Amino acid sequence: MVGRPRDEQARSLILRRAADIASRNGLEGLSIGGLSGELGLSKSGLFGYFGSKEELQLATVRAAAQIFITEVVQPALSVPPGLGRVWLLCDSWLIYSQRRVFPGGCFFFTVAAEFEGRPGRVRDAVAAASLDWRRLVARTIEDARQLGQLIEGTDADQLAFELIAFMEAANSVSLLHDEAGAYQRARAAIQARMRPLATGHTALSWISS
Amino acid sequence: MVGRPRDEQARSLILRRAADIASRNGLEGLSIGGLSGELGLSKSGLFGYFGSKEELQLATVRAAAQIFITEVVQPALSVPPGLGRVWLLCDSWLIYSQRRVFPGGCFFFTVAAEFEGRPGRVRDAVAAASLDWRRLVARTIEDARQLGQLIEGTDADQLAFELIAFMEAANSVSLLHDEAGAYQRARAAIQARMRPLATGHTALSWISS
DNA sequence: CTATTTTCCGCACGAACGTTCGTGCTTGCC
DNA sequence: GGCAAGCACGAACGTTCGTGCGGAAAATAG
Repeated sequence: MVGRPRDEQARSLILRRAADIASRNGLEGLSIGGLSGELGLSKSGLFGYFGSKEELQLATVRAAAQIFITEVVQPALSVPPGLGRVWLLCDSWLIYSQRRVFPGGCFFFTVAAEFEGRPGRVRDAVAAASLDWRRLVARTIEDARQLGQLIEGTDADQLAFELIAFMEAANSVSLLHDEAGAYQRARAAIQARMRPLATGHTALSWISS
Repeated sequence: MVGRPRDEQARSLILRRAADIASRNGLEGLSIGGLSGELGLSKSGLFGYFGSKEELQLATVRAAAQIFITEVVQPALSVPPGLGRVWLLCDSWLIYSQRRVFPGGCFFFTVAAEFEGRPGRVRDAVAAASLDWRRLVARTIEDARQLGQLIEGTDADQLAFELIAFMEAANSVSLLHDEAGAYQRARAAIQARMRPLATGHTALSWISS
């Protein structure tokens, strides 16, 4: 009845490598022949895992999202809601970018810039992931506000927009001019932006080392 | 001695269209066959203008830089140095992005993200253009400071980093989620960032309509 | 006018692309 | 042990990529 099962471990390895390549060359620059060559398996063998290039691209986006969650989101969830979590979310992102978890910097920054101009399912997946991230940051800020750790008038969406802007700028500058100081710039910008919004009794405690 | 002259007007038209395509699909997504087809001339005819794809890419970057200067830099130079010029520089950039002077948003944002991961002459050209822009913004801020319109401790490079971060984030968000409000977000962020730095007698005058 | 020079086109090349096909080989079921 | 299911492979498909070549059209020089 049933023949050989698909090697799920190999599939993970393929997608990990695919995400690495895409973070450098984009999801269009990712080629089935090149990827299979690097991994030492046949072109059609790898192709069989996905059935089409578009499906490979979509699977790569999902795999990268998983890594992103592990690397950025989960560390931040290890501390209680509030300003501390907001800061840790930003700092985890900067560390994730700076450590080059993907060799081309943040995977989603690269592919978002690549697909923002065209239509299609891949673009939709990337846009959805990006929106999830923006909402998570905004929600985390809003939680801190409702806990009384941010002054009342704080606009969570606006603040999220600005913090993400700093992070992505650091990613971009550090890659393009390999200027590691960009990450310190971003950290300074984030702290300077948040400091005047913090209510008195939390003013000194939310920043970790 | 001399035969038929190269049609310089055609060359400009080619590069204008090339920049449009590259702003959407990147400089690698730009293909000689596709470009020549759209313009109604032969592949080898277009090829003859540049001699190689890399040269076409470099020429496209130069042409896009010229458009960027006309569209963003020159409007800002029409007002005297100071905070007014800093603001106009930012606002011109946002208008340039928002008006879709290039259909894929800011040309340099797209190609910078595309090439930040790899080596080569095109990457160097893009990085140089990006650096020129960052230096121009920082320099314009520094001029305002030396004119006494910004408080003494202002770090021009840091401020330039932050303002550019806001602009690029607006470009990216508006394209990916076609959310036009991103530009208002950026304007609000820029003004909020600069307001506390302005010295008293210039506090109300630097923002135009 | 002819002669010369350079552009521009049609055509073809080799390489790489995504994709399909047919063939063994590995696996689980009877 | 034999059978059938299905994965991985090599080879080839048609298309598109960037790039070279030869000849026709065109514009200047004499």
